[in-house]
Amino acid sequence: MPELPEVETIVRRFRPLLEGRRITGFDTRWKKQLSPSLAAVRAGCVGRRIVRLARRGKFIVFQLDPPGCLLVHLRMSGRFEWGANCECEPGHLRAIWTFEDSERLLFCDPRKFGRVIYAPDLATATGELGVEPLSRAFTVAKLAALLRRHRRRLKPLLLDQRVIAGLGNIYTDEALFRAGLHPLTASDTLRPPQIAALHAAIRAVLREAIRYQGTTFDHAYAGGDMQHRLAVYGRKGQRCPRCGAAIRYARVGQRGTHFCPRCQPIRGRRRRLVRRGQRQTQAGAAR
DNA sequence: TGGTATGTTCCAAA
DNA sequence: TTTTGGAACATACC
Repeated sequence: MPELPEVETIVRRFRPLLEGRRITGFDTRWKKQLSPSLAAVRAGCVGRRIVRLARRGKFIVFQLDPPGCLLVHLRMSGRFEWGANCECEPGHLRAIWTFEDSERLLFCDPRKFGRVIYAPDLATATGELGVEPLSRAFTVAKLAALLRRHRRRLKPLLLDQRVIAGLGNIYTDEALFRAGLHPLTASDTLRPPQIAALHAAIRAVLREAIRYQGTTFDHAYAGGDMQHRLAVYGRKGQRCPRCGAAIRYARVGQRGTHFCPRCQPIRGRRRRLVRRGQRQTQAGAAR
């Protein structure tokens, strides 16, 4: 469910509750979510104090003392709750942390896609992750280099967490709309003004979404207001707020993709990539 | 019943 | 080697 802005909002909400607290117990109802093992997670967090709650990409990061690192990924349906009882179905409760003052942190996750990971340090756990899009390291030049390094369609490239960490399906569609770029555009064909526009669009949409505390969808994530400010995501068939054309919906890399056919025209080498994609789809259907 | 879903990872094919 | 599609993970909702 959550992308960078939602995870950032959750981290800010839980930071005052968690920082400084010492973990006295950890229990799970779903061992498969734990990495590398229940024993490792329990040994890694019980008895340690949370010195800092942070975010890296879509991971919630508990920095511990004595030094260690606990990472939680909410994936599609995970959420945190604070207190004795969870608001979710009791059967959806997957993990419980208890603290020295008997307070509890609950991890609810109906679809069981979420993950709880222990690692000795952050670098070990997140070494594969790409650049933080709101960090100083994410410059126009950096984005230009990332786009040139591959010859991929923009949408799957932006969703790849090894390239940029934190973008998901909603904000990728919104950033491409703001930049006026078609999702199928080949990444190595963008010209400098388009790269600058994409860079600005990514940062602007993420900052705005954080300001509005993310996008409320269903039970998975509540409290955000960004859903009222989305231009294309989830608006198939509705009018583009910029030009009035009907918003289109297509599958790109197995993900539902929303775009304005007039504001996001196809240019460059996309034709070749589109044809290649169609051939592969036909081959898959024949199999 | 079937299609879809804010995410990631594996495999096979091109 | 790089890129892509499909399936898988497991559940809820329309």
